[in-house]
Amino acid sequence: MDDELKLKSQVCFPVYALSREIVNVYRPILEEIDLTYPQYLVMMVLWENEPQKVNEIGDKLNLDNGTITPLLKRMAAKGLISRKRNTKDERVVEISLTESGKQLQTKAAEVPQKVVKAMGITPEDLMQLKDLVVKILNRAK
Amino acid sequence: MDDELKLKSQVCFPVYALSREIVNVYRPILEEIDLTYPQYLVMMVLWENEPQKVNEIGDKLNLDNGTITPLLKRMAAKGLISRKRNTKDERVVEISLTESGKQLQTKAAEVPQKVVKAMGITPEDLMQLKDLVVKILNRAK
DNA sequence: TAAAATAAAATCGCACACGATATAATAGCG
DNA sequence: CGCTATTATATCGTGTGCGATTTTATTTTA
Repeated sequence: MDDELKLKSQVCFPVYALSREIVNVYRPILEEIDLTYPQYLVMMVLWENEPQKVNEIGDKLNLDNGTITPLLKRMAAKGLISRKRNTKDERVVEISLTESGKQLQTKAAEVPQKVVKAMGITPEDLMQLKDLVVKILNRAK
Repeated sequence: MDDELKLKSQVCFPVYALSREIVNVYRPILEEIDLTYPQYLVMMVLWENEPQKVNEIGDKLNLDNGTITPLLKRMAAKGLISRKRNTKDERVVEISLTESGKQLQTKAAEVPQKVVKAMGITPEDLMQLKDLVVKILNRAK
């Protein structure tokens, strides 16, 4: 059989597997603060700067609006964020944090350390991985 | 704001983004042979060795049976694979390739080159990425 | 300025992904 | 030998992801 068609020789499969593994590591840790991984990413984007438009958030996370719209709606239903139409341009929806969403940041502060610990890998490997992945991501787009 | 809670300083987000980017690169290429990325992975597992039990396939792809069972059913509905209960042990379902599934391998032979080309990255970077990711994956589990 | 083009969100349909639970069959053990 | 534990799949519910289409609002252009 063509070696190229073997799972072991594929690069893409390990990346796909690692990505799911990462989400699985986050799951129990984020469950304690009632967030999923994509929801946590949205919160990080908003903790950094707010309000932001729906598409600004989607662009930062590389998420299509078929994904981001229902994601934000679930987060609004949980009371983490609020959605307001921009009065100047009625097409735009501005996403802000609620008081509850702001307060969650304190609890979330422990997440990164917990994740590194749960993954059981060295910060050096993590940094090397990040640099390489970012390099490839930039070239791939 | 705590630097650790910034998207840019997170390692996990680039991996998650790259994984989705990879699937997006595969999508149009696999569309030509009417496969999704997870379906393509299953085919690779079966082209290498056949028949295999449901869980053998799931273990190789790190997929839960809540994922793998419906995935295999969709593939059976497409006529790519067949599902037979093992007569010795009626709990086991053996997955085999149909004639159509076997023949697909020829068409799939071009997929790896097409993907490398579409991603626009060097084989060296790819290999380096793979080694690093595999190393981390092994430690993380 | 009215019609066409564009832009921002939302909606729809389908395919994962996974935890939790259910179901059925076999294995193991007293 | 029957009863319990285990094993292999299947099922269910929820939450992504994404392409395609739709809706509404704004901008451009003839």
